[in-house]
Amino acid sequence: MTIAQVIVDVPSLGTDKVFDYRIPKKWDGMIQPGMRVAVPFGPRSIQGFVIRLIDHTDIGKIKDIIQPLDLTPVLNEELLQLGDWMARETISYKVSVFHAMLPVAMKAKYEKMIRKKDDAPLLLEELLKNKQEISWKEAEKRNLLPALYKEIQSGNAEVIYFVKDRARKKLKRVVEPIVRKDEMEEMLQALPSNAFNQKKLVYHLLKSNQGMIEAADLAKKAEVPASTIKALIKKGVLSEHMVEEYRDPYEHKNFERTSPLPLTKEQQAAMKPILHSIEHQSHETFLLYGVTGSGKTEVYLQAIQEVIKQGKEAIVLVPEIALTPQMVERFKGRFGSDVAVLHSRLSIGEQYDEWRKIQKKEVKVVVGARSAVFAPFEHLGIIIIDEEHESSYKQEEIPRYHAREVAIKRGEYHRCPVILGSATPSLESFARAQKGVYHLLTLSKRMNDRGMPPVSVVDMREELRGGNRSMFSTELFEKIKDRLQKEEQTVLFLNRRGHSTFIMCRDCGYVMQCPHCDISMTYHRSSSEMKCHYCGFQTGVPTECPECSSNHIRYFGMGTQKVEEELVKLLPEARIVRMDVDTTTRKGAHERILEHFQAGKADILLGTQMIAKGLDFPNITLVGVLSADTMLHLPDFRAAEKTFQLLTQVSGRAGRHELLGEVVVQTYTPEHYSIQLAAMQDYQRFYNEEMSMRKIGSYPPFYYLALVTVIHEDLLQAVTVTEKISNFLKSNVSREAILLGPVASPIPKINNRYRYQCLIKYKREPNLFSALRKILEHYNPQASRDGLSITIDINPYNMM
DNA sequence: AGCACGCCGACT
DNA sequence: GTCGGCGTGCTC
Repeated sequence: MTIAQVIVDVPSLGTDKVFDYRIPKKWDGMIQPGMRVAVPFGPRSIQGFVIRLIDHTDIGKIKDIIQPLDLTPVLNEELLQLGDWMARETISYKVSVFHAMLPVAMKAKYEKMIRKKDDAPLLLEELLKNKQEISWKEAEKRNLLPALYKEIQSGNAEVIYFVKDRARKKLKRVVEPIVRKDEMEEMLQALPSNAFNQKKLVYHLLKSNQGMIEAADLAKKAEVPASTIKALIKKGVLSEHMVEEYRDPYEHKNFERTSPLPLTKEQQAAMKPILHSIEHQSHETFLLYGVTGSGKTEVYLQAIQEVIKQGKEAIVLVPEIALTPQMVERFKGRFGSDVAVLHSRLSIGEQYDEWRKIQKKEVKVVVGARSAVFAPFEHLGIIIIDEEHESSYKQEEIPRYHAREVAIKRGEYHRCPVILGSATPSLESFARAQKGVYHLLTLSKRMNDRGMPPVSVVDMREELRGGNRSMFSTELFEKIKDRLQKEEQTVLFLNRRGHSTFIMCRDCGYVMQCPHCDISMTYHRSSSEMKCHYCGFQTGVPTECPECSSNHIRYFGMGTQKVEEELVKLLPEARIVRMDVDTTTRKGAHERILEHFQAGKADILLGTQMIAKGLDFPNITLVGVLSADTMLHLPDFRAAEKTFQLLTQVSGRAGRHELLGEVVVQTYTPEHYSIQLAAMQDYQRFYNEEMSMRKIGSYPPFYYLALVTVIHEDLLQAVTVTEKISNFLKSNVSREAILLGPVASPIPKINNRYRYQCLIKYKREPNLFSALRKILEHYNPQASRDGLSITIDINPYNMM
């Protein structure tokens, strides 16, 4: 007897373990580890992942697997193992981890039906309108449930549960001639003279030597209606069947093939150890630290080429917002149809198809966002993480994994190199490189031998003192006007969307807050409404102060919308495009805006985060950062690092080609080292400064972090539970660990629920993870009963 | 997570 | 007496 050990699709503490199921005879030998199966679970049937086959179990009551949901495993041995490790490291459930590894299309949907029994009486017939069954949802909608309940109880009907697989393959209808040519010739003669279209089609088949073709295409080519094709199928001239088709998101794009470029001395020096690692099949993590424009991508491309030559595969991770067509083009241009692309802007079906190309070994390279690190390659030869410092590599939902750590784990398994590339490496990575954990490779020169553009830092306090109350300093404004005149392009960067961040009464200082969250509400001009960005609450814009009835209400803090308005007012002749979440939600909007700008149809590109990456247009000669400090004052120990990285990146947008570029940075804190050193493009000094700050604060990379957040609608409950957790942890970690808390979370209330935190800073704590699991177990009853929620984030990036 | 089971109060 | 509210515990 073969037994399958199954991880069941129920993300909860009590079910985070294997369940044993008998494999029915008819599936014997077909069901393998890594496959999805449908299994009975209590009264329901649900999806599960087979993780192991065994031939004996001590479990008394054991049920049969209903059926397999895959023909071949969707998780291989490596990924199953990786899942174990990830669940441990991130303190999450195995199912959650498995789902994170697979395209969403593989997450099952469940459906409940009520089915009539054969000998059921007439009343039920009416309820079901002569049908055998009805979906639970519809019965609910039509208010039939009470009546049907009775029928179920009296045994006239039963509830059945379905596992619905969402992984739909797209099919297309193809036809193929199945008779010899001479037979067709004969037929041409024999057809009645009024069968004009059939003759035309047979003639076309003969002449074009037609092989297999999509039915619709054939009709078009032969210029006959679809019915003619049907007629010939009936007559046995053509055979018809359905074949699987891939949804290709880049179907109508042609990618120009490129060949390897000659490498600079520095690039060659960087290539050497990478090639060594590839050839000797030894795992090593490289930190490729190269200034913007130093040609990191060419190093990636040539390393991948070597990997392909060895018959192996490559994964390239790119931050989600950097996955533009230009980026894809660079890889498709070099490796053509050997490339699959994976990111969240593809439809569920497209994601599934790209994933299947990988699984079926039809591609050698995958370029994708975070989750592409799980690409099911079996002979990985290299993993590349571009812009490795990007925080989007950390998943903010369960399982809270970091793609960098997963990549290194996979690199160890496959004994292949992992390359982390950045112009502004994360402190964690650079520190590891300094310690020799990673192998540091440096590209210090830009390929075009052009220095970085000069950066001038403008003190906005001075501007204010000088009487300039606008959001543009005199220097920046003059420079924008100058570019307009020269017909060169300007990029303006502001890391805040919307219109105004908050509104305040000038008489009494009242600031409008969300009634459900501890956060000020944001004014949205387009909908003319106040919105809470955390719970979605909306309300009208007050015309007078609710506290003192004054009508002196002022809008504070500027967003991209407001800047756009100002620009239109000040420079009516300028053509402006705005790019932020609000203007790029529609599919393809992102590309359209960039193409528009690239074609020179706009003078000024105004945007948030998303314009900081990848823009490489020759006519950009001015970059303005409107407010460098928006990020700097966030309650986040990485604030300085993020500011430095962003400023460096944005500056890199200017003067990448023949024309010289310059950068203007506006700030209220020009003396801050992250702004000063970003202006000087001095990463090394920034690293040293920031490292000493981190050391003083006992933050990464000197300490690891674990963040426990307790959420409850009752403030007192939230505090006491956090306190108990803190005390429990204190007695379970060594003296070297530092415990902070309980403290209120940076946003103490969201959606009427209070948030308290406990932060653990530690170096080596072998017992910490098991202690954290114990906490979850202990509070599990209260969590399901009382709305208490406890989240654990190992190495958090978002402290909120 | 969902679902059944079982116990208690409120009403036909 | 029965309906339905929710607290409790289990799912191979």
